[in-house]
Formats: sequence, structure tokens, C-alpha cells
Amino acid sequence: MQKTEQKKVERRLSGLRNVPVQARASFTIDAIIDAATEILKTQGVDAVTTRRIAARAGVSVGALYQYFPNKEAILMQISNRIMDQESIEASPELFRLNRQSLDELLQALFQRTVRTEMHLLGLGKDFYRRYARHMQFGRAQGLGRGPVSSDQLVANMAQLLRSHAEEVGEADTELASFLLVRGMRMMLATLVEERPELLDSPALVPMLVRISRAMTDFRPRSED
Amino acid sequence: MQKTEQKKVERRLSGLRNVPVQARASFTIDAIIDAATEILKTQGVDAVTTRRIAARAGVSVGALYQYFPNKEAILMQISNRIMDQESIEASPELFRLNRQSLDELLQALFQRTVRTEMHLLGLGKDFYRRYARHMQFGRAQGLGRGPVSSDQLVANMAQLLRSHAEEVGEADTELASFLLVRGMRMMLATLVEERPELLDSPALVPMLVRISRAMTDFRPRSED
DNA sequence: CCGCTGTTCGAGTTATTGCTCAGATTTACG
DNA sequence: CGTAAATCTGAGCAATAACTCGAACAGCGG
Repeated sequence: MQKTEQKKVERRLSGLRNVPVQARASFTIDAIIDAATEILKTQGVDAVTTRRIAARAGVSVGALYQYFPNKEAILMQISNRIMDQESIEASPELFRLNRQSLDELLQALFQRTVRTEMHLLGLGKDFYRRYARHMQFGRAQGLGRGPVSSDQLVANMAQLLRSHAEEVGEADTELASFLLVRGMRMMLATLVEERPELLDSPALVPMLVRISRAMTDFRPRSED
Repeated sequence: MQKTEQKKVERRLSGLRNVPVQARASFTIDAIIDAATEILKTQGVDAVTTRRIAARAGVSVGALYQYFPNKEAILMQISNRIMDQESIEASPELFRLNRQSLDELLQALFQRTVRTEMHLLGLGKDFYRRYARHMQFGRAQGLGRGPVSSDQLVANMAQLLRSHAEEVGEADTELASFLLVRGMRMMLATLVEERPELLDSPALVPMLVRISRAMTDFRPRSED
């Protein structure tokens, strides 16, 4: 009883069905994820079936369902792993820039975003659209420590904007932070997906900075 | 032979398998689309099966495959119809603003975009993500007459920007127009999808105008 | 009213899928 | 070495899907 309850809680957190206790089980899980990723890359989402995953991973279908409640969970796990990995890599840099120039922080954030989206897109367009793109970050991409949802990230950005009030002014910080975090991500994602060659334009970074300013700078315009 | 070739061409253009010549066939096609739309709205994409569509439309599966090469084509047709309809509605207004203020044109464009995305999202999130969101406009949303692809729309915007050179300056107009057309659409789509309540913020429209300026205004900054 | 073409029918074909479960196998550990 | 827990097996179940095709039916020009 006690143990079953415990497992349920852990399942919630990890997205797994059973938590592996022996080493070989962890290998199996990795093999499954790797196999699924491989099939995804080479044959597309629709080719990712439980049978094929099992075959490629060198295990049986049963083993697969020992740890994943369903096929979707595997695809999501792939997305999550990449996002987690990328945001862990990005965290130190962003944290370092946290209390410094807002522009620099945002630039770094955008650069990381592009990296992540390219990585995810590399796993195939269909997968990207159905699973990766809309997935929210489960952990912080910066600005904080510990697990942080995408909503939380928006909230953190709002607070950051308020703390930079002197160079930002006052207005709808909620809207601004949402567009800054989610909107810009989608914008960059579209760029990555449809016109990757434009990423090399020297005009891009300055433009992004200006867009960020347009989102954050609420001070009355001198020119108007 | 001649006729078969002709049909192939028409299929390409309309996305249909056979072109209806009698009136009842057109009714059937409409009934199919309507039925599919209804199921989509009430039960989600995965519930949209050929059998169910046929049943609800009061026809047989065979009739369905007479006109649509496969199920996807039906879903796409739904997307396309909405986009076509919306852009036809929008065309006069945008054309009228074409040679006037750039800001006003863009504002109108964004407003229309929000409308369209809300309409599409109303058909369900999964459908929106899998079929609608990434679909490019098959016809002009404005700025021109006749069928215009999304790429063409970007090109038109680029030209428009160049024609407004005096208030725009010179730089990467290609990047700017892409972000203005596609990027902004995705940004607004995200807003519509995730935080529709922010659409009512009085800060939104001014912010969008400022963002557009940040994308288009390449003149050297006086403050820098 | 004939005959031709466009249209509709819907049972049947083919295929595959996600997932279960009873039992075999491996590991941990006293 | 023995036993209980963890792990793995894979044939088989149940479900349902997309799509075909030969035959029936309806509209229309002559």
C-alpha cells in the first residue's frame, strides 16, 4: 500500500510507470528512448510504433510498457530530455547575466532558444509540430534554480522587468513578459523552421534587441 | 487521355480527386466538409474518421473517396476554406490601406490575423496544431489580387517596405518582411492559444505597432 | 425511352496498431 | 544456494483504421 502510493507519486514526477531500481532497467529505458529517437530521425513520427521501438532497442514490447504508460509518453520524454539538457546547459550563463544588462540577458536567451529549436526540429517536422514545439519547459531555462514551468518563466520575466523599472517604465508587464518569453520563442521557431538561412543575417540580432525594447520600453515616447 | 490530363491538373489546383459536374455532387462535397467540421468541433481530430464523416454527412465512404484522395485532404480543405474565406473578407480593407499609412495597414493585418487564428483554434487545439497553424495561406490576405502563397505575401510585404523607404530606411527587408508576416502571425497565434485574455489589454495594439517599427525602422538611431 | 456518364453505395479487404498478461528469466541478498 | 522481487518475454487480443471495387442508381442529351 504504502509502496504503491509512493510509486504513483514518483510516476507523476518522472512520467514513468515503474521506477527502475536495478541498473539493467535503466539501460533498458535509455535503449528505448534512444531507439525511438533513432526511428524518429530516420523515418518520421508515424514510423515510431511500439513494436519497432522494442525491436530496435533489442527488448520486447512488454519491457517498454513496464516503464512507459503509453507511446505518447515516450515521444514526450524525448522532447523533455532535450529541453532539460539544453536548459541545464544554459542556466549558468543566464544566471550570470541575471543582474546585469537586460539586453545582454535577452540576447543570450534568444540564442539559446534558437539552439534548442534547431535541435528539436532536427528530429523531424511532424514530431516538432505535434510534440516538441508546444511543450512547455519543465525546468528553468534560466533566471532561477530548480524546476520551473513555462508559466513560471513568464512570471520570472515579469518580475525581472519590474526590477529593471528604471529602464523599462510601467505598463502591462504581464503581456510584455509573455511575448518576450513565449512569443519570441515561437517567432524564432518559425524562423528556424521556415527560413533558417535568415538566421545568419547580421541584421537579426540588432532587430531582436529592438523588438525586445519595443516590448519592454513603456516610457512615453519623446517623438510622439 | 486529354480529359484525364485535364482532371489531373484540376486535382492539383483544387485538392480534389474528381471535379463534380452535377449539382448533387457539389452538395455531397459540402456535406462531407460540414460533417467533418462538425465532428472536429465536438469530438476532436482523432474522432474524425472516414466512416464517421460519411455517416454524419448521410453518404457512404465511397462517395467520400470519389472526391478526396485521402482523409488528410479533407482536414486540409477545412483549413483552407476558412483561410480563404477570411482573407477574401480582409482583402478590400487591406487593399484600401495599401498605399496609405504603413502603421494602419499593419494594425489591420494583425487584427485580421487574430480573427483568423481564433476561428481556426475554435476547431480544436489538436487540429489547430496539426493542420491549421502551419498551413500557409493559399490566397492573398491582402496587398494583391488573385491567388497568392504565403511566400508571395512575404515578398509583397518586402516590396511594400521598400516603397515606404522614406519612413523605413534600408536594411534586410527580407528578414523584416518575414518576421512581419510569418513571425507576427505565430506570435499572435501563441497569444490567442495560450493567453487569450491578454488580447484585451489596451497595451497590446501600441505594443504591436512598436514591434512592427522595431522590425521595419532601420534608420540609424538618434539615441545610440 | 435509350444509353452514357457521373454519382453513390457499403460490405469487404488488408493492414496495423497499442497494449496485456501469464509465465520465464535474471538479480539481489541473507 | 534459495527465495522473493525485479525484470523481461512475445504470442495474442481487441479494436479500428483507411481505402477499394463491382454493382446499383440517377441525370441528361438525343
